[in-house]
Amino acid sequence: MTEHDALADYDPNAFPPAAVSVDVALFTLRGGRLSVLLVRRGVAPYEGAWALPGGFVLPHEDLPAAAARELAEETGVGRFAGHLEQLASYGAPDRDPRMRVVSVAHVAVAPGLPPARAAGDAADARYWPVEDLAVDAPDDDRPVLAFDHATILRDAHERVRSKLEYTPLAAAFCDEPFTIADLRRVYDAVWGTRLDPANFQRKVLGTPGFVEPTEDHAGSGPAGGRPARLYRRGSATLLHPAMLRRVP
Amino acid sequence: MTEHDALADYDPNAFPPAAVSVDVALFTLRGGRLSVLLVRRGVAPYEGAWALPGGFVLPHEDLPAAAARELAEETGVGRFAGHLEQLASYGAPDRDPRMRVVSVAHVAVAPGLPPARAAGDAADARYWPVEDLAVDAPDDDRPVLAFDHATILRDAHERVRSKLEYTPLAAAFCDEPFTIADLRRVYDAVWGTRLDPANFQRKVLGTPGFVEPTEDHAGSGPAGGRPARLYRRGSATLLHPAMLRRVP
DNA sequence: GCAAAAGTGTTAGAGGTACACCCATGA
DNA sequence: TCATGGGTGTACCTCTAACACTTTTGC
Repeated sequence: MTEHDALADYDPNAFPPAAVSVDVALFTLRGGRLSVLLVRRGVAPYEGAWALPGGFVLPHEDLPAAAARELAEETGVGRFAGHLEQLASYGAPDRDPRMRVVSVAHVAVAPGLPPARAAGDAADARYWPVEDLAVDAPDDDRPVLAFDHATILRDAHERVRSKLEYTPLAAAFCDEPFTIADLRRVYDAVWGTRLDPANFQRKVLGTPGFVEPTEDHAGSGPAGGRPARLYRRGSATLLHPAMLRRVP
Repeated sequence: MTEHDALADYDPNAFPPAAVSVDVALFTLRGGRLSVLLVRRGVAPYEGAWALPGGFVLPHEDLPAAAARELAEETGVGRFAGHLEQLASYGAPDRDPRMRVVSVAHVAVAPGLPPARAAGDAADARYWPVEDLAVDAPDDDRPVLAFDHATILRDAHERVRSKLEYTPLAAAFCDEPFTIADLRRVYDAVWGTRLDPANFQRKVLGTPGFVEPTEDHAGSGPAGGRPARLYRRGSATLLHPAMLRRVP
């Protein structure tokens, strides 16, 4: 039986009720740490738990449009301008205790954003450092995540980690223009590494289309130092050669 | 607003009707060519067009279970035993002319299978070489694909191409036990390459967990030749180092 | 013996790591 | 002039492509 043949004798009122939603894991760098936007639920179920921002897909709305709309609502920005891509769909029959909900999860990346503000039924909204959410985080204040959002967040985190290797995604964390060191701090934050600045510099500049140089230089930091050249995002969508992550 | 808050005041009878389906791109090697299973539609819309096998997700069914069930129905096998993974979801509002359908597409890979048989409302079912389906295929007999299945198939093809690089997916195309040359023919068919047998041999055997040797040897081919050692799939899920595809 | 396919050896080059070293700025 | 961070030079290592060559079979 093909996907749509069953529709031929389908009675809309008898169709198993399923809802389609989008959830978004929005990553950014705050204070040098990889962080993700979460909202605290104000209603049951999982009242008081933290969740990825998301919501139902409107009748005539495309999936990426729904994700961008939810993000814009949550971040208070007029239009979400960062990187947005689909991650995967989560459809375990019991993932929502009330009804069948299939969620199309997305990953978003943006440079430093204004503090999140709670909206709608959310009791609170804030950025959480992802390492404070990991299962091995020692903090007893570690938030409880609603539904299967811990799974989604883990998958989203892994997607970002691996996409830094072979795409210029790291640049989506940086406001333009940015320095090579800004870019390196993204890799260090996401991978938990301390990449060699010298080799990193050569690798980035030796990868065509990763960054485009400008004529400007950044001011040197509070402790002095040579001013760094400023760059913009390049046109490449894939990195050749890749920024290989060390296998420990 | 979070994903589920809208449910608090949700009236099931008023909810925008959306259906969730699964579609599966099942790849296999037939006659040395990468091929995909398609079924010909026997009912409107797109009657007579070819489509990926698929169908609606049942009320208490997980997404991978739905995909495996559809595959088993289409291939006539009791239980689908090959590789199966989620690809992405496709939810453009107008992708189905009758109602809102969000399809969770999957990619499947299996060794040589029995000829497909039409079932349910399908008028026909067969394996198509993927190069005969490409947009630049010169053949006027190139089948018309229903819905957005040409897009799904293109994405699925690209997924398989890239997963050969860093996972042992190629072994899922081979009946066990298999030779290194069998594995190489998978790469050549999927990538359209002519990999060097000598270097390929070393790379596969030098990648821990890709294949496990057996004590047996295959009979030599019709034109003679030294009998090749036989192998089984290894335990690795990721290849280190990867089988790098040449960038032309 | 000859063709064919499996499998090994060898060399040259590309790309990565580590680390020494120079450059430009603030205090 | 010292500390700091940006940026370059260089030696060494690993991995790979290319291809010559050996091994083992069928005819």
